[in-house]
Amino acid sequence: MVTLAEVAQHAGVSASTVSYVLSGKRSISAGTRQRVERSIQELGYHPNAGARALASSKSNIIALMVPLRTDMYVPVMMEIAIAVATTARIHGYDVLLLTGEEGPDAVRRVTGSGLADAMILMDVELDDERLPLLRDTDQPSVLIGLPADTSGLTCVDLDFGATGALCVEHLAMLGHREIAVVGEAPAVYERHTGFAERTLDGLRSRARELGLRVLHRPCEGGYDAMAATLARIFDERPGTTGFVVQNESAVEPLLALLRQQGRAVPEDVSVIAVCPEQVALQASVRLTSVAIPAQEMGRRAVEQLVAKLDGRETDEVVLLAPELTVRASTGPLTGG
Amino acid sequence: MVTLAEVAQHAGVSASTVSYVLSGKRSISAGTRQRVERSIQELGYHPNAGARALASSKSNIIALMVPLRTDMYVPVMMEIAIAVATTARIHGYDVLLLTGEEGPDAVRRVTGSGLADAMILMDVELDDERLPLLRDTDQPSVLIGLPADTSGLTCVDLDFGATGALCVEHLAMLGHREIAVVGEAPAVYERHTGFAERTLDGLRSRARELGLRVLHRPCEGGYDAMAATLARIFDERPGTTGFVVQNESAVEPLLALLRQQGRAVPEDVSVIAVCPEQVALQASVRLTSVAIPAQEMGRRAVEQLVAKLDGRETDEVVLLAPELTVRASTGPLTGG
DNA sequence: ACCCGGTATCGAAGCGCTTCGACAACCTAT
DNA sequence: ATAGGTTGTCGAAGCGCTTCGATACCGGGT
Repeated sequence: MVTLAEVAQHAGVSASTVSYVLSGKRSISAGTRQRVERSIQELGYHPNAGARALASSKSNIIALMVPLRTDMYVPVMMEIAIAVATTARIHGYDVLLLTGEEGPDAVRRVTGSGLADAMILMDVELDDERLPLLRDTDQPSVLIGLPADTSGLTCVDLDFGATGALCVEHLAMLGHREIAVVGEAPAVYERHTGFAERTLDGLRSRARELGLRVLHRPCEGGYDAMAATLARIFDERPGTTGFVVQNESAVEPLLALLRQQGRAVPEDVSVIAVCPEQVALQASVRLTSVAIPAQEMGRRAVEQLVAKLDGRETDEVVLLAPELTVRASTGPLTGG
Repeated sequence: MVTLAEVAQHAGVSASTVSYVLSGKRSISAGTRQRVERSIQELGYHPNAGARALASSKSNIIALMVPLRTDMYVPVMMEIAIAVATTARIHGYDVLLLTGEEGPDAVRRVTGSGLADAMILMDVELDDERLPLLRDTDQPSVLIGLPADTSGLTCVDLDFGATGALCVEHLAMLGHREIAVVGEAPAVYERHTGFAERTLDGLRSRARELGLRVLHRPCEGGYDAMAATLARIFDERPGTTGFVVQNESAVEPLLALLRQQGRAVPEDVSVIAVCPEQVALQASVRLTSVAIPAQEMGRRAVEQLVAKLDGRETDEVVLLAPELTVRASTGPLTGG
């Protein structure tokens, strides 16, 4: 294992000079710099992370807490995680992967031990028990998701309220008057993760303004659950012609069931999904959808965090504007 | 930030004593131990990770390299990653998340800087360019996946050869004679990730022994791609009655297409999927499947790695035995 | 010739921890 | 009573780096 001192000796300079070449914190003459850089190359030197962290009180590591549950939106989570890792590398940070399992203790452990310089939390609940700790510590953090009280926190999320509104507007424009919302599993609502409720609220209030009727039904993923949910929906509101689906694993079953019941998409009923692009593109009908910009969310979260670490000012809440892409699953209500 | 020295002073002992209480590497009297532990509690002490790493040359971090591509088996990857993180914590390690993006450089960086004590690589290609580096360094590593040459490496994977054989045996037993294999996207084969080929090899050789005909077609995920693939299959082998699908995102489209063509599952054709349990359970037909034991793979990888770090002997290759679960998508060939 | 402000480099201290050798204090076994 | 072995604790060195003066050198103004 090559050390700074060895590089210094090889280049015929002092250790501190090598350090300054590396960090650029003091000016170094071109000649010296080149000699040092050549020595680094030749010896294959890599700074020791532990020593660096100890001396500088900076680990250059960002902790990412992902939910332990793998029951929902897994591809989204993964995409966010990968975007976080990739963006962090660009800014010179590595990413430590923590699972939600440890809960608040993980926050204490990481802040206490100086393992990471900052953290990103995913799957934030409305009244998350980790939030007081974050407010207390001076370690920067960014949430992906929106808790009830954002004061003193920095959050990045899709504007789910606007997402809901957007869906309902599109359907209204096409002439639909009765909308069914196929939501996430009941557990998601009980957990108060926020995004599901926010979508619903945005959707409902816009629907009220536009005079549409909305029926919301949570739904576990899968074919059987969707079948039961769909039956209940048509039972209660036979006139339903528009569907908004916010549950990846209910999308394909819904399409299959509608087909089976002889309801054509989009001639008889329209379907909008709130899901990643890939799901919308791979479904048996190319879906009109509002994309969940997972990559963008991960990227923005890191950028906010790096800004904080650099002492720059950051926004309190970054809400990404939803975009609706019209594809083959929605169309005008023809006749009656 | 509380330090060891402060704890020592508070407890009225020397710093080294506190260190030994923490590590248990020397005997400490019960009284002293309790006093120190109380001080640690009261002051809320957490050892500084950097200092510890520097002094002990151990970071207690495991690096996990996940593929950058999010085009395949994402839930499997995520589940593995989470299992790795969870299991690592149990053994006192944290997990550093690296993306495949940096490639071999990441290996150099991590081993060189002492950022991590060991690494786990996912998505290993048959002739992966990172392997020479791993063989060269004395840093322990475990691969999830199976390269062409495993000498000097430790690998954990599902026994995909046996998986293929198992599928064909089940279909043969039910009386099927013509089998179609719907494989991964062509890109996966071109990349030589191994598992796809191994499944196919196992399947083919068992089919030969049992006298079945096999037709293999790679398939991009999604409805349209599956439709094209299916058309080609029935065109070439109209007598096909058994399907083996090794591509999550082709499963549901296949079922929908068969239904649409009036072929009943399992009365007319049988379908076996190689996929995570959840996919098999949520499909529109409950699928007979061979599960991909993602959690088990992550867990075993960490356990192998920890064994290595502890200086214990490890297996070179851990192949998990596949298990076929019979559900509603396969049945005996009725009549002809 | 002299002082001045830059610029380039060095030396030393110190970050918080682990670990080794030393050393008391005690307990047997002679 | 004394040598020899345990057991529990301490002090100091050192891990590899950053960073803060200090120093030496240079050219320009007077």
